[in-house]
Amino acid sequence: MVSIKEIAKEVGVSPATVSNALTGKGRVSSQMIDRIQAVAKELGYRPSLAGRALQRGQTGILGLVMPDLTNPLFPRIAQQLSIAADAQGLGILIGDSRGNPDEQSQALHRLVDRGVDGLLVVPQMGAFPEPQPVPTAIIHTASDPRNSVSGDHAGGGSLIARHIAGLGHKRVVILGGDRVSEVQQDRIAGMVQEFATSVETRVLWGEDELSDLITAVSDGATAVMTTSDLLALRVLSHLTRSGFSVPRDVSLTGYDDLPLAWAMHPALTTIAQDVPQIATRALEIVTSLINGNSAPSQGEMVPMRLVIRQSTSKPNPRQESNP
Amino acid sequence: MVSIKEIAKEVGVSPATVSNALTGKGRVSSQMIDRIQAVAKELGYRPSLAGRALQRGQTGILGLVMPDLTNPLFPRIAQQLSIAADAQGLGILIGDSRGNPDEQSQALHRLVDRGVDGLLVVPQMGAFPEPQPVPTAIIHTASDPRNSVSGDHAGGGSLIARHIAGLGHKRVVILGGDRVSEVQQDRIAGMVQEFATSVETRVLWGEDELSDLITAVSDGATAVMTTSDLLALRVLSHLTRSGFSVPRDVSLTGYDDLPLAWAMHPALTTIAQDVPQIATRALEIVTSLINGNSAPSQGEMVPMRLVIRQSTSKPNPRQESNP
DNA sequence: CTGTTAGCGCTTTCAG
DNA sequence: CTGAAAGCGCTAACAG
Repeated sequence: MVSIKEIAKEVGVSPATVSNALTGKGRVSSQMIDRIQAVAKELGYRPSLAGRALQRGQTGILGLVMPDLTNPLFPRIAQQLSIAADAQGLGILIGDSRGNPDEQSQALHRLVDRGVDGLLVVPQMGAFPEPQPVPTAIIHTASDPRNSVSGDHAGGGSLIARHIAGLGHKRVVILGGDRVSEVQQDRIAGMVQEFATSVETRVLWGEDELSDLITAVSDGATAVMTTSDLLALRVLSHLTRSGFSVPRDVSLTGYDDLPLAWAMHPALTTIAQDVPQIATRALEIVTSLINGNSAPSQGEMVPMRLVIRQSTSKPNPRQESNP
Repeated sequence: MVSIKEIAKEVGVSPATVSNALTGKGRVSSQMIDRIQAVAKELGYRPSLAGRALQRGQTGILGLVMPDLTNPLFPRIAQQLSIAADAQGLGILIGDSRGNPDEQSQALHRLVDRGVDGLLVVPQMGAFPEPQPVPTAIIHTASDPRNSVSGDHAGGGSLIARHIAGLGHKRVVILGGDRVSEVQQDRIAGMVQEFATSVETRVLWGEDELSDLITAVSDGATAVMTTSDLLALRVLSHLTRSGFSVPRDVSLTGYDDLPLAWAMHPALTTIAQDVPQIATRALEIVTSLINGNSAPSQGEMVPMRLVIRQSTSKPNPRQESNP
């Protein structure tokens, strides 16, 4: 490993001057800078982040903690974050809370112990992370006041509900995956609120109530809305098995816009999060905090986008299948 | 930040002794160790990884580079790796090659510059990473001799082909996603080899040839095999649209065992990789290399597992739909 | 404009 | 068994 010292010796100046020349802190004649840079390149000098970290007390590393790395959004967030981060010379260290609050705080601790300069965390369902000694951005849901930035889950719910209402549906069933998830609650709240009294809605939760959902459709509901694309795919299976055709007999919507949404048939009408935007803002928040500025815009909400595909259409009149 | 020095002062010994006591390098009386540990805990001492890294020349951080963090396997690999890694006190820094060879080598460089002790890389399609100055484990495909550990893609192909052959299918169409992918080539090679001459096979590639696939099915193929679950979902869409029922008219298989495989209808027969095993082995290889030992078992192959669900069945005799 | 000195927190000889 | 000293690579403070 070629160090700043060797360059100094080679050029015949002091290490400090080399440092100054290389980091552009001024105070060095431009011809000296040139010479130093030349030698540095020639020797293949790479600054030691470890040395710098020790001196500056900053590692240039951010920690990313997600509830479950298996989360369908993780890849997209991680990708955007990693791109945005290394544009600023920052690295991303991953931590997995493994679907459990204890592990979440352990993951947080491990990262802090490693000396991360900041934290980006998508909280575990129902387990808000305790405050950490480094700047932290929380990516959660707008209804949580401690949130730093999030997609507008409720707004997305309204958006897609408006689409369904606009098609003329009067009876809809909403299926959530897990009651504990605030994100899903918000999505559903947005839908319900949008429908208000103009549309009759029934909310069901989880795999267990899938059969109730079929019953509800048999009883005349013309649209099924879910809180995730995967759930929608499940529903589609059951619907098909029970002889209902989508969207002819019943319209179906998802949420998230995963790759499977366009791969399935009929392609799924769903809501897309602007993940890059969310990731970028989260990063801006921590970096700003790290630089001692206050966070720009706490609790910011990034709008969702409605993606209309083939799984939704106007309701068709249907004869009752129950007496 | 409480340092080793403060503990030393508090206890009335030298920093060196504290270090020895805390890192268990022996050479310290056990009662002294107890006292030091007590004080350390009381003061809330956390060792500075930066200081240690500088001194030891090791950061305790591994770099993980994937071709595209959006890759469906990324979450599972990242998760397993992160769990296995921090069991050993190692951290995982992510790098994204963004689907392009140039970015791949840049990502590698960035991580090396950051001082990672080792690298885990899933190579970009058609772009094998140049050798790096730190121990590296390549997670690729067994047919590549530079590979360190991989799922047995060809073996998985054989496995699922055997299942199809066993059901009695005589004419099958195989659909790959991207010709450039060696992984997909291997999967298909495994299938083709297993069928040998006993089953008539036709290999198609990409979204463009989906219509040919339908034609082939119309012409009498009774099974469609794909190199990924997502592709299988696509195929299912087209098949259904063209009036074919799965598995009645035609059997369908995927590869990867993504969540969507069981969510779709009919649930997909597919091949599951033992991702934890692969991740663990990859980690063992780099850590072993880091510790100066040679890699245990280069080029290891982790067996795949056949997951039989409802998308495959015996072929049904069918009348030709073409004259 | 440049150099010297000092020290970030830790470990590792080498003496005591 | 314990301590003193040196140094990992870098930068900030203060001379010159």
